[in-house]
Amino acid sequence: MVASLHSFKHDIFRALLIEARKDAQLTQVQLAEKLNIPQSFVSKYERGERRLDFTEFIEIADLLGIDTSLFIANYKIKITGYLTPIN
Amino acid sequence: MVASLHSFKHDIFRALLIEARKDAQLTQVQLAEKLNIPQSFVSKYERGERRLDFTEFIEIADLLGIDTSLFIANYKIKITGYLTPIN
DNA sequence: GAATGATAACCTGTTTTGGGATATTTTGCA
DNA sequence: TGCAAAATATCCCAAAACAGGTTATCATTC
Repeated sequence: MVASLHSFKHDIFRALLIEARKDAQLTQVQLAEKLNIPQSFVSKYERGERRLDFTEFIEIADLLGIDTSLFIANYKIKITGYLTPIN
Repeated sequence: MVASLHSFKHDIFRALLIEARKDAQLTQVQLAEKLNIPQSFVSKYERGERRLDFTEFIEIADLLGIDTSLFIANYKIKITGYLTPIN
């Protein structure tokens, strides 16, 4: 493990985040304002220049109206090709 | 936002992770072996010396048999005092 | 109370980050 | 089509976080 910034998994993760922001009809600037962070921060994590830890992800997910269960299910499907059992 | 390593949120997050590892009956060494990382890595993230990004969390959660939906629900409850609507 | 097991702390060179400023790209409309 | 405005990416670099093997400390058991 030890996530390398530019792994396949991160690519999937970032794509899902970008999609979620667009679904929420927010620009990076608008999202940044809601989060009280600079726009470059949003740009960075969307491009994989900076990682998001768990707590940050939850915070952003809430603001974007992301259903985390669904989000994670989609993430796992895209990662593995199928839905991982249990979780 | 911008998660400070030793925030209240991280404290909750780490406590849940430690609890999950113990529920899974694994020592840090055993978990580390499964993840192919040093024990000090596990120790670090459990003590908040190192953050876990989203992809790492999912990987660990899978190994620990964590139900991520439940985990996140618990996290949110402990963070806010109540369950956040939608997500 | 010694051995074993489990976790924390150390050390230090390397990598990541923060965020304001600036550049580049994209969009949309006259 | 041409351009202004909007949106996003890139720069910069000091400061902070990380990696991971090694060692120390704490806990458990007999």
